[in-house]
Amino acid sequence: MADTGAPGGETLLFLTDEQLRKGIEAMFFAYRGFTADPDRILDGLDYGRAHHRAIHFINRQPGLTVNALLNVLGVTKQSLNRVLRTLIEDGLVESRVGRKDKRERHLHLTERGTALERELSEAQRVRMRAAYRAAGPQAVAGFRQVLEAMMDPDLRRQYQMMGAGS
Amino acid sequence: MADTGAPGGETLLFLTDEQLRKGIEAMFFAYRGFTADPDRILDGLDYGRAHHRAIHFINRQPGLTVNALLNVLGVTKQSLNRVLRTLIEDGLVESRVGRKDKRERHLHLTERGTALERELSEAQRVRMRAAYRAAGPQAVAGFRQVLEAMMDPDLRRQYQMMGAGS
DNA sequence: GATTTTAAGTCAGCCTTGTTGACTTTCCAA
DNA sequence: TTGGAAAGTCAACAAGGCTGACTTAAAATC
Repeated sequence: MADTGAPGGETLLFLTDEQLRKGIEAMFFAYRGFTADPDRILDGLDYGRAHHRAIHFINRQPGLTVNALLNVLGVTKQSLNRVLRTLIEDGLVESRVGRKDKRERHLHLTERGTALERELSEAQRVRMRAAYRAAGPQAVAGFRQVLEAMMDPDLRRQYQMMGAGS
Repeated sequence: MADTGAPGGETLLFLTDEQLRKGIEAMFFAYRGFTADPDRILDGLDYGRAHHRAIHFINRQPGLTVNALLNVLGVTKQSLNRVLRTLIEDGLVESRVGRKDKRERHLHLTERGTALERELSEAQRVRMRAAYRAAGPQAVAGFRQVLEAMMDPDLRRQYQMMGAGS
């Protein structure tokens, strides 16, 4: 109702509260699906979602420091440390003292860590691939556009920088 | 590389592992933004994300039963009960005995509950609206398509049914 | 009418993953 | 040599998941 006076003359029906609410609920339900497959795998092992996230980003940027990982994940060092310690103890992650700056620890996946990463991310990719294929390339472009616009500016910068090396 | 032999002749570059990985990371970072604003509001009160979710869906479907809410949220009744109890004690949610089936409790938001719901969802909508506006209607359509395709079939059905009343 | 099933709620205890705060160790750099 | 940054550690706590066992009330079924 009261659709008059639209600036620019374009239809802005996609900005109604109803449409926004549908988008909010879509995010909620889709995120559940998004995490379901890796969660199932991690259930059997002694790990959780926090371990998955750490493994993902260590694989993504081998040699990144603990501090850098902290920033990407958005948790405290105490929280990350607990997770990281178990991964190191179990031989999935290696922590190497920095050569230039020996205070820093550079994180790498071991062979076993790489194997688990592959298993987890492949499970996640299977679902993404199916969703992408079902929706088509144009929809995927829109999907990525909206998600980027939803990020906090700091995280968006990090996200975009991570893709620069490809 | 090796782009030969694409079935159907269409370009399938949007299905590469690299593109899928970008999508996965986009979901991760965007979800952080998605929850950030309500989380900030809830921080001041004694509530958390679980309370927000309960309030959201009670507002969405006034009078729904505890069991129905359980299914939507995908948690155990013990977990939901803890959250629900505080909301009822604090006078944000009302639990009415069913008229037809007196075993059932039908959940409604009180005035105060409605007020909090509005505050939370408006904060979330502000961000969504900005993202939608920045990306444009076509991108939004794609965004919704991909998210729907990512959901588990059961949840997708629930999601679609919830929109039927509008 | 008696029995079984269902919806809801409760109690106890556990786990993961987040938080603060205080403190130590290491080591670079001014 | 001293200050500060990076990392790690210990303790304590909270939210919000989980399982299991149990009660109550009411509906459904036999």
